[in-house]
Amino acid sequence: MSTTPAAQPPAPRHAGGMAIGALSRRTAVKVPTIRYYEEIGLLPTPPRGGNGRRLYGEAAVDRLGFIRRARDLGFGIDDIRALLDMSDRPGQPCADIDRIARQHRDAVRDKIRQLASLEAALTAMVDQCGHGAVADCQILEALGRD
Amino acid sequence: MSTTPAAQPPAPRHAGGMAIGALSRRTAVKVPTIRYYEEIGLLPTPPRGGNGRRLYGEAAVDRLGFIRRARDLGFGIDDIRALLDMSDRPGQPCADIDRIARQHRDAVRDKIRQLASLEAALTAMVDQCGHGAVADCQILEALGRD
DNA sequence: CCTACATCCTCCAGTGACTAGAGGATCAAG
DNA sequence: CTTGATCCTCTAGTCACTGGAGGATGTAGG
Repeated sequence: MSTTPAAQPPAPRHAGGMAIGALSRRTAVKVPTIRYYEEIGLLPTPPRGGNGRRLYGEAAVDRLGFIRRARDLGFGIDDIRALLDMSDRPGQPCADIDRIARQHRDAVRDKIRQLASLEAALTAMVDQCGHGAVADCQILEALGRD
Repeated sequence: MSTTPAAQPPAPRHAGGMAIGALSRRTAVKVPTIRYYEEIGLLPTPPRGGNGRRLYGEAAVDRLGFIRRARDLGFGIDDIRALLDMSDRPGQPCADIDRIARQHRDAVRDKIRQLASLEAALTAMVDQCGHGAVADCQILEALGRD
């Protein structure tokens, strides 16, 4: 759009942005995973250099870092997609964000409850093991009972 | 092997065994799942009736019930395969069985620990939500921070 | 200038433990 | 005889990646 085509500085060192490997190192997200996120639309398709390689800027570092932290907290891809969409509309009320976080927390709580009763059952099994022959194993016995 | 080919009773009601649907109802394992277990070698290939349909006996009910209970406790397929193999050798000591159960219990404990700290983080996020605009959302803020 | 070696590209296949559907054959009951 | 349930095989989809093949570049050292 500018009518001054010659005024650009001659491509400073970081102008084109970083390659996918550098982005990977900065965010601790593996290279194939970054390409996967692009494929499923979590990351925008980046510009390419003359060699066809992807070039990323700081915005990509922020967005990918956001995704990684949300994944670390166990959010699913669809949830993250929704969170990112909402963060692109800063004027909206944040009720939906709160809802997603609450739902996820509740799901985590449920999972903890399930696993706790599982752990109790497994501990009971292990404690009853007589360390004898397989024929007398209480663990197999417990699994074999209706 | 018998030299008395005519002495068999004329196929009593339960002689051929039950169909896959009946086995499914008895064990609460879905039909496609049973076929899947057969495919991956967890269940032996059953005999077929003249119509090509699978026929199961009580042994299949027991084995499949064992598998289902172990799956409910979160054991992976490979663990279950090992447990079944061991239960077929009743003379061996049951140390390996104990080891598998202990490993699994420890893995469950680890998972609980991870999820508990996750829940704490999510609860902190939810509690800090100001219920205002997306621009001020503490949840997004928390996810956006390095 | 040449040679390694790293990094990048695309495409395809595999993971775990199923689940779902197509398309067709057979069975049991009314 | 018709209807609806059940069975068969085969293929493909789920989730969130991960790994490899095979080939094209880029960068550093000699």
